[in-house]
Amino acid sequence: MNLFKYFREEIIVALSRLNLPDGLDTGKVTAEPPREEAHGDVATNAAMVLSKPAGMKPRDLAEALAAQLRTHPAVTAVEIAGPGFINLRLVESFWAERLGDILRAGTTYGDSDMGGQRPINVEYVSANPTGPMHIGHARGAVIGDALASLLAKAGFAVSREYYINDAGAQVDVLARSIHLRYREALGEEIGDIPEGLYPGDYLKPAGAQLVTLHGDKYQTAPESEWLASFRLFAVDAMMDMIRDDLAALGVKHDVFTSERGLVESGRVDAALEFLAGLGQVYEGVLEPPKGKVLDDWEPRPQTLFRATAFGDDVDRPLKKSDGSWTYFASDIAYHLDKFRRGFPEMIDIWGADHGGYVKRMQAAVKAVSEGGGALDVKLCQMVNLMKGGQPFKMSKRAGTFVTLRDLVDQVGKDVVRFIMLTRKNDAHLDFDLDKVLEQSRDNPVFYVQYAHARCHSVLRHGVTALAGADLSAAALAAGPLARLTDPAELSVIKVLASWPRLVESAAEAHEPHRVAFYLNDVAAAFHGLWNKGKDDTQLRFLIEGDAELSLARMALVRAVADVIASGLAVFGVEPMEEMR
RNA sequence: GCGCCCUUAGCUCAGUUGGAUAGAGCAGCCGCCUUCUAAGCGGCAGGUCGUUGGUUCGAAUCCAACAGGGCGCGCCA
Repeated sequence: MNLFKYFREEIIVALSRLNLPDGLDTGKVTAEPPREEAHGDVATNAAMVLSKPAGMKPRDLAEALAAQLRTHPAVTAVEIAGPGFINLRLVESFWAERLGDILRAGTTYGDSDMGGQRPINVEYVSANPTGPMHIGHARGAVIGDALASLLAKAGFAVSREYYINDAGAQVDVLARSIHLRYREALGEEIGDIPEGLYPGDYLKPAGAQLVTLHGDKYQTAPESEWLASFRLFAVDAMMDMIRDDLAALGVKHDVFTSERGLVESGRVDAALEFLAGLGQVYEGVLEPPKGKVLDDWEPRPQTLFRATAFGDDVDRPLKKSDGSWTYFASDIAYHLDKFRRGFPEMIDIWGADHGGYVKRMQAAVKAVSEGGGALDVKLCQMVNLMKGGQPFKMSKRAGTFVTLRDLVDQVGKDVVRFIMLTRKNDAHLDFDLDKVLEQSRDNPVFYVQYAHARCHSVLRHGVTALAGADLSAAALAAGPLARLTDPAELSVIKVLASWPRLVESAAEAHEPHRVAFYLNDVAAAFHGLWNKGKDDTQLRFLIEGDAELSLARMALVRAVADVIASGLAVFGVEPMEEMR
């Protein structure tokens, strides 16, 4: 239950009982947590946004609405404040009920039906199949994966997809690079890897495998005899490696789509024919880009997409001079494919260096879906690797790692995942190899995990202290929750009870990082309550001689653990029950 | 030259889709362990929300212009 959504509905009901003009637009009415806790639990702007259309002074409208709201059984006080805010204070039993909700739901707390199981497509990673994944890929992978989980939690039917760019010139380069490794595996002295080929050692095993498959059959054969089959083999080998890397990071996809597959099955031709049928393809000559010197610029006719008709700055080429499709053309086909598979809503996660590509892709989606589809692109900024507060220079020669796999091996997948989500996608992120393993307040992974572990520590003590008591979630939910009356306890419950709202707003904004900040808030609230027990022994969780109160507090502690676990589940991070 | 992103405390960053007196952490200063993990907590101090206009009951948030930083700019993906 998103309690703010609930009270917004209640406010609109209350409004309908007032003598207001018919057809009043209540779309701008909000019910939100007030910034200041002292202002109450729920604040609404209704009187301010409706005063003009209702032809009333904000104050008068507020008085009338407040009178209605005072009759709500969960409302204990209504105040009018500032320019016309109405602040609601809720009865304590309302919060006890929310605590019960949490315990009954466990880690499914926060699940929402906001999405109504509407399909939504999230494409992420889509790293070129030419080598192992690097740190930069990891951020997009984690953001995409967590966003997909978040949307699923918010009630969308999510498809997680990976687009394999296996059709361009780069995979020919890959095939040639592997051919060289193949010759090397046959005993040839290959010397330095020539400029323009992929030098990485990771290609050696593939070369060796090709020897077991083919012997020396292609050692001196002309490229035309082996290129296609080596390319296929190489892409498969690289995708196996990437899938392993993704698995190490705990990232999963439902659908892998091959660009080459789209091209060879004629779906790119078909898509572009379709686009042409809509009148959005023409032969034309582009102006040279201004302000940028291109020495080899020659005006020439090209096959262009009329992207300017859909908000782009210039029309975009679809064919290369050799007649083959550009990457953009096959990407159009891929997005049309997604749309036709039933995804009017699509999200792509890209690196920030592809920012210049966003408008044209959105234009293409608009065109090809004939206005029925929408694409949101989340751009991921760079990750700066740090160590001990200093930039960490990666160097293969020095043996300092470069790959995602090495990073995961060094700090663990959960740490990588959590840290990648502690910043907005479009902000630079410092990833400090030392700090992320520190057990301190400024390491958010630790801080949140520690709160969860602390909860479990208390629960373990509760098992002993309350020997014989049933500490299952169901029993705790049915327990004497009304005993939780201290403001410090209630404020923790209030933080927990705001989780459903946070899930919905983060999902709506496509911003999984908000979950990280929320978890930090939950952890802080819990650590704070814990320490209050140091000053005031009456606030400790286990109170000797008052089993009832202790049970109620066990319920609160378990609910904190549940909500943290619920949030970490969105991130694909395992909650820890002990920190040792 | 054009487009997109960014600019909030000394540092790193949030800011609930336009709300009330702009918030955290770190660094600094002052406190809190005979106690369920002090691996933590509380307090003090710290601000022209890049600048200037505009929109309205109300702007860090929306619009315009400008400044600074980043990314990109016809057949790479």
